[in-house]
Amino acid sequence: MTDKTYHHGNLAAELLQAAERELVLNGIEAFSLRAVAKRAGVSHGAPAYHFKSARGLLTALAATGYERLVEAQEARQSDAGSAPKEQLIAIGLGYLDFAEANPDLFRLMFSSEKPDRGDAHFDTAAKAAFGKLLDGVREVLGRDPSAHPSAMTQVAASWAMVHGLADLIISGRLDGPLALKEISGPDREMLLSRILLKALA
Amino acid sequence: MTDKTYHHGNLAAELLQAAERELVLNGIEAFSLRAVAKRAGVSHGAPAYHFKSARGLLTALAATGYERLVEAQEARQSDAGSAPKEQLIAIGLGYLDFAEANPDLFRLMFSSEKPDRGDAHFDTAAKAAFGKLLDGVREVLGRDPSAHPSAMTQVAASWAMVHGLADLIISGRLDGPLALKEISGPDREMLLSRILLKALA
DNA sequence: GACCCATCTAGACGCTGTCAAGTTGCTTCG
DNA sequence: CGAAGCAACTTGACAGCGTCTAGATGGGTC
Repeated sequence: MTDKTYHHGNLAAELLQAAERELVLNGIEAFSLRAVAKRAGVSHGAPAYHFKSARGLLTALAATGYERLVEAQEARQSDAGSAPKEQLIAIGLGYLDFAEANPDLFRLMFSSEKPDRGDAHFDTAAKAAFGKLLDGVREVLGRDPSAHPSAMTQVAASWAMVHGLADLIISGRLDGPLALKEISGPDREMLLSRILLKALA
Repeated sequence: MTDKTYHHGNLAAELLQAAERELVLNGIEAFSLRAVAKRAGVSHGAPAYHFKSARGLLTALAATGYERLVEAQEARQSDAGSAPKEQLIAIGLGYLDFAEANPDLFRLMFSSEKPDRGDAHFDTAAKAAFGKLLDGVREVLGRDPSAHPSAMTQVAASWAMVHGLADLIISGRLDGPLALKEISGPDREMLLSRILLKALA
């Protein structure tokens, strides 16, 4: 891959890939645009041509994150039963899967001010991810949250629970209380599902 | 105040104050140690003497954050009824109060890798804040979460809910769905309490 | 075969955090 | 009472950062 046509190439895609690798290695706070350029084998000024600034690159990266978040959720959904509540739990577990697999990207998407939330790509991708949760709650309640405030309150509660759980897990704050690192497989799934269920009901 | 004894002074405290002001004005990602020094009226190298690095200063600031978090919770508790469940809700609402009043500090404390979590002051302050939640759940369940895994699961669920709600609120992500900015006073309190109650039960 | 323009390079700018060395002036002790 | 010592701060240097501007490069098109 990376068949260097020397001058032209798919540099934009390679830069995104390099940026994510840097994010994983150095964390979001030590992220450096010049390090990304070096990793991609181009000059330090090259990224500015495709993404106009560091902010632009991180915005694009975050946008792809939302798309992959939805993919993680759909993977869980296809493994789950068809009952609405099972599907909603699957959406929540997919959210957790994504956060645990990509903690820094997750932070970039949700807890950073570096991405430009006004960016069109970012916005549509983020809205699509939110829509996934909306659909899940609608199927459970049998009402469209967009039209029923009480159902929307349920969406907020579900989101808060799954999001808070994800954030606490990736920051290691439940390692002590729950010893979450020492359990795995079905036990772990059961524990997380049980917590999620308290709010997704 | 700031009675400059010219040479000696309470620079450490003033730097913390200046740092928080900078945090509020510029956000955590544009935080600059030199700007803090300038705001405090000292040279750019001065902070290093009291806090050995930028990380050290932010760690100290975050530690005071946890202490103020507990104060916000206790303020809510003294305004609430004495029933265990009311007290637990108050602890949650205090958590939200603090996050909304100090969003950047909240982010620094919970969603940043800049503070050194191994620092003694930070650790004890953070543990004290966690203890507040622990106490609240113990009173509701009548069992010590430290000794009963199922009660600790309840602590995790409560924390996840209130933390996730706080994070979504300060990032403005519930503004659209809940129109949270357009309601206030008792209506708002009721709505938030109702969401919290789904998990603190 | 020459031009054009998307793509990338190279250098300069002011900013950043950190470090080492020097200065200041209170305090304490001979 | 004066000198010495030391905590508290200043100053300057350094490498690395993001961004901007000007220039080089070379494939595609007429």
